[in-house]
Amino acid sequence: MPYDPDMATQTRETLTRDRIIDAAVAYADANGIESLSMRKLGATLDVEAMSLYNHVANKDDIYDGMIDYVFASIPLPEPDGDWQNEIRRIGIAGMDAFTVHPWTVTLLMIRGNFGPAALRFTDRVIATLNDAGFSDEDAHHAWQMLSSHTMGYAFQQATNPGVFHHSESDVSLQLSSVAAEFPHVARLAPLLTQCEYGSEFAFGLDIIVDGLAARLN
Amino acid sequence: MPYDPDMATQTRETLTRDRIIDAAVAYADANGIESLSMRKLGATLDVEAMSLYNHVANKDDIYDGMIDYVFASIPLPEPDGDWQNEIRRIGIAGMDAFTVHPWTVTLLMIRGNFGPAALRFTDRVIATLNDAGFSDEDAHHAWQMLSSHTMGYAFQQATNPGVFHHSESDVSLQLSSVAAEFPHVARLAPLLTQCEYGSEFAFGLDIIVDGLAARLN
DNA sequence: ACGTATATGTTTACACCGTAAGTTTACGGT
DNA sequence: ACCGTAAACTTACGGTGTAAACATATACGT
Repeated sequence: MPYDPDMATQTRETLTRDRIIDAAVAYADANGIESLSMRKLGATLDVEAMSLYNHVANKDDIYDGMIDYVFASIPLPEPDGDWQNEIRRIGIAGMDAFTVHPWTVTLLMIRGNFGPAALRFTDRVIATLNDAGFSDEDAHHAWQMLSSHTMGYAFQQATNPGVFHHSESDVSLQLSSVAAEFPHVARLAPLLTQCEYGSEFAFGLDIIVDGLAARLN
Repeated sequence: MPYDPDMATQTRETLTRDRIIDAAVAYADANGIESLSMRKLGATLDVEAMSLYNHVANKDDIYDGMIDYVFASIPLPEPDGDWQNEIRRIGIAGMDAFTVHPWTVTLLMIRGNFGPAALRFTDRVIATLNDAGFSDEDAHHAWQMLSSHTMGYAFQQATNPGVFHHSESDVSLQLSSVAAEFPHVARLAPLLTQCEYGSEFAFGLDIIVDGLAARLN
């Protein structure tokens, strides 16, 4: 109880901001971001909550680190001269990262997204658009559109799985009342709940890239 | 202190789920959703926190009510036979509502969005798409795209204002280091931070509607 | 070799949160 | 007059982020 020296720096390796953020990512992947607390995160590292503050400013700092962890994990394709292809591949790579770590969108809502890896990612996209011939203003429009589409899809992906499973028992009851009053929603319900987000996202991405290309001239 | 009968049901009107949700909306509009607590919400109604539970299941129930409040506030246009116009007007009306109540996106992330008013809104959009000739599957794709774009824009609108104002003091320092390492982001920073979301959103909406129309044949 | 500063952990404490449980008051119907 | 019920209040519990004080173990200047 008083303090066990064997437990200190010999047997277990010392804490690090990176180790903390890795553990936070793993915890959020497994248990959801809303369940993450300093005490629980400390427990996964065999450490008290307050020890984390030696390496991290506060919980928001952990959030920022987690966001940048995700952006750093997005592979950027080699430039190949075809900007439409590049934009599509970057978009899909980003979407993949958001799919692996669904809590990212929630964090972005709370914290914004301008850590170094996020800036690097953004810079790459805007550079590609500029090289393609977009003016600064048009590149800005395109960026907003692409990120909206990506965030929106990730947003729905993170949200939708539970839509019709809130209570899990009155699903059929809820569905039948829906069917009576909102027939179109009811008819599309199977599609809305159990769809393949990968192809959906790519479908929309194609439309956007085509539309942007048409306005390039 | 013990209990003032004059304060009971005579002078002040009795609590109601609707009154609670109205107050919650007003509070979130004024102070932000993250600051809303049962105790503070009770205080704005001159009531203790626990009294709210006589009319509301729990805090999530209040969240659900707030979400549906926003969807109910979206005016739906009269059908005029031009589905592209209708979709654009519905999209802009939805975006307007999200702009007035920026916390809506945050709540949708936590709670999903299938209260009665949200279902009515969704049903209207899908009906319009069906009448325009879209198959169920294509209508579903179009719905996903439109809602992604709308949610994504609302998301960024709710997020962005604070991007470069996190510490407010080292903005210039942050910007200069950004300029060195991420020149494209730095060049577009003014556009990214102080843009007109209304026209941006409509710009993207046009591209999407055009792209959907092109695939209708 | 010996203080001493620094780094890194622990412990305690505080204000706040959502809400379960129990209590008090006032109103409407008998 | 009484009594059930609705709707308020009070208290209490376990959880949260984190400030402050404390303990120990390592690194370094002498």
